[in-house]
Amino acid sequence: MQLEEAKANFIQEWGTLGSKWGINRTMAQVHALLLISPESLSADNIMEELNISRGNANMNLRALIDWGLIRKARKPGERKEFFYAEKDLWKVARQVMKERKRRELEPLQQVLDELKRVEAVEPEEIEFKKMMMDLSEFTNTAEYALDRMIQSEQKWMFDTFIKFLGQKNKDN
Amino acid sequence: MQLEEAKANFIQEWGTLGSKWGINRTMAQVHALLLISPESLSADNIMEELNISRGNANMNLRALIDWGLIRKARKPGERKEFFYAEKDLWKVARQVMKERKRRELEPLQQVLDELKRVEAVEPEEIEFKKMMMDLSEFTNTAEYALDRMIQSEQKWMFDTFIKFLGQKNKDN
DNA sequence: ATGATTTTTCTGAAATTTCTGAAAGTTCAT
DNA sequence: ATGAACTTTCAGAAATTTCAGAAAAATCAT
Repeated sequence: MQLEEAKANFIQEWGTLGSKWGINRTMAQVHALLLISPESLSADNIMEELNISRGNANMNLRALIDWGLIRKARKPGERKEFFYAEKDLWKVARQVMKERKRRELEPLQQVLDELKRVEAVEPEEIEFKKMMMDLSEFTNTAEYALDRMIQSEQKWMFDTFIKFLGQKNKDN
Repeated sequence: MQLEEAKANFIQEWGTLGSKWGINRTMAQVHALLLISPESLSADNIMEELNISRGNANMNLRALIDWGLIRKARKPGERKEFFYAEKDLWKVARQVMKERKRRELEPLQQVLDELKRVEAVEPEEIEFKKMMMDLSEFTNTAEYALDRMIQSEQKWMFDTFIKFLGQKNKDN
């Protein structure tokens, strides 16, 4: 397979994957393109490579910066802005966890804290309240686990986690 | 807050969260409704509660069954089918991991295995190949970790994981 | 301060996804 | 075998998301 074909395939695949995770397809494609570029790219480069408009490119570059997945750079002598992606995938993973936690988990927890205050007398009320409390416990544990993963600096995080579970599961 | 209001809020919130994760909003709402119902519900119940059409209800119920998140039940004497959700949230989480792994991670790995075979001489080719190999390593580790989590039967999974990380991180 | 260059915003259009409702299909008691 | 009860399918409609392109704003060299 030639490089150009391989690049196109990867960009397409990453875009598809993104959309399955609620991420705008173009945003994921821009990210893919920057992940595989040795040099940082300008908005014009990206527009050309992906055949998208200036407005679209700008919007998605902005969103990627907002997610902390890419950064702006200036090239000496150039007036344009250039963009490059964080390429350490463990950092990328941690950054995504961090953002999703902030944007989704924390607001959910607030809502659950409200909802679990419902008065519970009827079976339906009791069931509802119990589920809210279970969810609350679940999200709290998940939050704590995420915090640990986000803080951890090493890629061995998962490796050791796996080894650990391997041992513990013998007790079952 | 009254139960009816609380239920509506929860269903709405779960739907919104779902759509941020690439899950059809109505599908998430049907799931939410079943999560908080002490009794199993018929398609008609669900249509009425959520104000959706029969076709829509049917489609999303099937999808939820397909994801392994709800099941059919028959009530004695009744001809209709009834539906109920798995309510153990740790089981739900594991089931979602299992399905996303199968549907998304495994296909990605296949693609990466192809792409990392690209010939690498030019800097751009070398960068590309390196990223494909990094991604491949990353997804393999993730797959292994997921398998462990999916197999694990206990909710203490995360708790102990956390404790473990807490210790290890002191070495940094 | 000026104007050339680049970035950002915004609106209507296009594309995609989701939904409805009716028709077709299935199941089951008789 | 029939038909009532229920489920599934599907084509067109509706809703939502994404996008292009032009206009506005910002930036920078002079």
